[in-house]
Parts: sequence; structure tokens; C-alpha cells
Amino acid sequence: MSRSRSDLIAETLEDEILRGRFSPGTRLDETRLAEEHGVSRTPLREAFQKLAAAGLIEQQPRRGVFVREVGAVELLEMFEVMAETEASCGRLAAQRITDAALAELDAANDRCRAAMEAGESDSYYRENEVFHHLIYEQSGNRFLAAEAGRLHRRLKPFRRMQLHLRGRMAQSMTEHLEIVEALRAGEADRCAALLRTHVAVQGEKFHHLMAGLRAAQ
Amino acid sequence: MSRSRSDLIAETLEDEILRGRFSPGTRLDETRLAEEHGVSRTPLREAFQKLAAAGLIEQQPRRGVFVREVGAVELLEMFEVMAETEASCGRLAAQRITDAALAELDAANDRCRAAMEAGESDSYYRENEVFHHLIYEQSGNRFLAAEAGRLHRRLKPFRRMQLHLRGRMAQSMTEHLEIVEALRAGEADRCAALLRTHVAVQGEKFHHLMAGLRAAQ
DNA sequence: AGTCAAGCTTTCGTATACAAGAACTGAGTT
DNA sequence: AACTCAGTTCTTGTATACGAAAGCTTGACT
Repeated sequence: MSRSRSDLIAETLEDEILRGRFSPGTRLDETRLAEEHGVSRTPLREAFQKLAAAGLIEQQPRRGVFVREVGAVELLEMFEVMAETEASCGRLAAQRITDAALAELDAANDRCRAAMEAGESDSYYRENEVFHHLIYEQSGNRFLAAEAGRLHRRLKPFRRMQLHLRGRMAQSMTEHLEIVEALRAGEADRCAALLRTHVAVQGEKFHHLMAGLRAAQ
Repeated sequence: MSRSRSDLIAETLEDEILRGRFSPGTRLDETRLAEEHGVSRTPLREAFQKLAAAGLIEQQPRRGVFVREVGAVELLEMFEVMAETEASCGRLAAQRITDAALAELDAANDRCRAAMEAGESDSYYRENEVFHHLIYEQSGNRFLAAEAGRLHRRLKPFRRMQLHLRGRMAQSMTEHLEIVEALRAGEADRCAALLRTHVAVQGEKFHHLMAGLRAAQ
């Protein structure tokens, strides 16, 4: 599937940026990175194009490329869009979901509950992701699902931290159950509303975390 | 603003593709296009990267780049997402819109009405676009507005044709008025629903047109 | 001593050259 | 006559070389 060197490098860089190896604002040196990956500047530049298109880096005219500083405002905006997008997925899924998928959602929720009861936030996070991706798929709209997946991936690093907030897992869990209920009943509007708040809460929690960090400094 | 040659070429190519100079499935010859634009292959390849990221072309591993064949299914999916996205814009705008923006929407609608009464579908189309972009902006979420704008642009060529359908302009017009009403009243859910169907109708009309074309062959 | 300008260095943007892979064509064989 | 295999050619992917622009440093002038 992966086409060429530049694709591979783009993936690697994306991972490294999202994982925080390169902090926001850092300048990415073409020459040095090319050396590091053992290639010339050409494939590296192609990788940069892709990252720029994905909004991860910023290319300044004759200055170089920099890891994009995603401000708190933009991040909150992205969370809002995520909430709306998931609501859309839910709305459509409520009209189109299959019994098999409903069973899968139940199973994912069971695993979520198990993780919660064991207090394993890592595996909770993993199963939570399965749950959400299932809904994306069940929207029956591959374009929408892809869009949702992309945004989800983008917000991943910021989503994760808030599961450690006390009581969040339990609350998230009950919301999941309600969502499945709405899906099973085919209540599109209700399902959309539930998903919207379920995700919007993450944005708010994130906001609180940010405010807390800022206050602590 | 525009950075370099490759940016310019990307824009030109995008326009040419959307306008139909290159029909879907056509292979884009690097060498020939480079010659045509009076540049080397390098900036052209960079332009290709951008177009690929925008989903307009497809790069096949050692085969070349091809104008993407957007199937009817995918197109309908995109219309559906457009409907959902505009609904989201409307929902948020209903809570955040300013009086000034409401006045602008009224003005745009007046111009729409004038165009409709004059039977000028071109200028109706233009004012219609203004109307929708205003709502994008008034969502108060720049990320969402950008997303909506991108999708709108992508669907432009397919949106346009259906205004020629008999009675569509008049219906569109009344829907606009209802939408502004909901925005003014701050009724988020109603505004979202109105926008959703307003845009979804376009997808359906498009579907009919497609079916008609297919039947005519 | 401070400021401005000019040159120098660095790095980006573009061109070109080279290598590797895929398709096509031709001939030979079954 | 059809199929296969090998050679050739065309095109893509990558490397490298060159030119231009931006920033920094240094020196001279006020």
C-alpha cells in the first residue's frame, strides 16, 4: 500500500510530531532529517507537503517548516467539530446500523466496563476507540467515516489525558450505554444529541485541564 | 500569500480539473504538464502532492497520477456530509450570530430574490454562495468554517447544474428565509434541521439528474 | 557608541541528471 | 495461431547541483 520513501517518512514524522518528539514551534531541518533518514531532500520535501496538507506543520516562504503551534482556541474548535461530526455519524448510524454492529458495540462496551472496573485506563481508552470507530463505520458513509477518523486521530494526544480525571470513565461508560440504546431504537436525533454532548464534554474537560495547567505555572 | 510556483500550478490544475478540462480517469503527464507550464518536474510533483491531499487526483505507485474518478456513490456521500456540516454551522451560528451578520444575510437574500425574479440563475448562484459562506463564518468556529468551505468548493461543479431545474430557485429562496428566521430566533435545532434538508435536497436533485443522464444514454 | 548597510552564509526553491520499475513490442516456441 | 519471455523504451522516484532570497555578521560612518 505505502507507495514510496516519502510516504513512509511522512508517517514517521507525523507519529513523532503527535508523540511530541518535536515540540510545537520547532523548526524541522530538511537537510538534517534527510541525513537522518538516509535519503535526499527530495522525498523529505514531499513528506512535508503531506504533513502541511494535514495541518501538522507550517511552511514559511523562505524560512523553513515549523511544527504547527495549535493554539487552545483552535483545539477547542476542533473538539467542537469532532462533537458535531460524531453526532452526524450517530444520526446516520441510527438509521442504518446492522444487528451485527449493535452486537459488536455491546461487546466493546462490555470490554470497556471490564477495563473500568479494573481501573485500567489504557485498555479503556483502546476499547473506547473501537466503540467510536464502529459508529463512524455504521454511518454508512465512507467519506464521513474517513473524515471522522482523521479528526479523531488528530485529537488523540489531547483526548487521552482526560481519562485520568476522576469519575470520567464511569460517566463515559453510562453515556456509551445510552448511545447504543438510542441506536438500537433508531432514534436518530436523540442519538446525535447524546454523542454530541458525550464528545463535547471532552472538549470542556480539556479546557479545564488547560486552565489548570496555566494556573499552576 | 501564494508561496511559489508549485502553489500556483496546483491552483491552476485544480481549476482545470474541476472545470472538466481533464476528465476523470485521465492520466496527467508530468513531463508534458511541466513543459506546458514552463517549469521542471519538481514543482509539478509538489503540486500533485497537494492535489492528492485534496482528493482530486490519485497517485499510483509507479504508474503515474490520474484524475480521480468520483463515483456517484462517493458524490452522494459528500452531499450528505455537506448537509450535516452546514447543519452544524447553522446550529452554532444560531447561538452566536451577530445582528450585523443577520442584516448581511437579509441583504444577500434580497439579492437572491432579485436574481430569481430576473431569472438570472448565474447571479442567483453567486448570492446563494454568499449566503452560505456567511453562515459558515457565523458558526464562530474557524476550523468548521474552513472545512465547510473546502467541501463546498469541492461540490461546486455538481451543485451548479441543478439550479436550472424548474422551480428550484423559488424553493431554495423560501428555505433561505426560513433559515434566517430560525437564526434570528436563536433556534439552534430548527436551524440545523432546515439547513440539513436544504442541502440534502441538492444531493437528491443531483441523484435525479444522474439517473436522468444515465437513462438518456 | 549606536545604527545602517553591504557582504557573506545558510537554506529554500527549482532544474537536471540518473536509476529503477513497469509496460509494450517483438520473436520464438508450443 | 496463441502464449510466453526477453529486450527496449518510457515514466516515475530519487539524488544532486545550481540559483536566489532571507537573515546574520561585520565594518564603517554618523
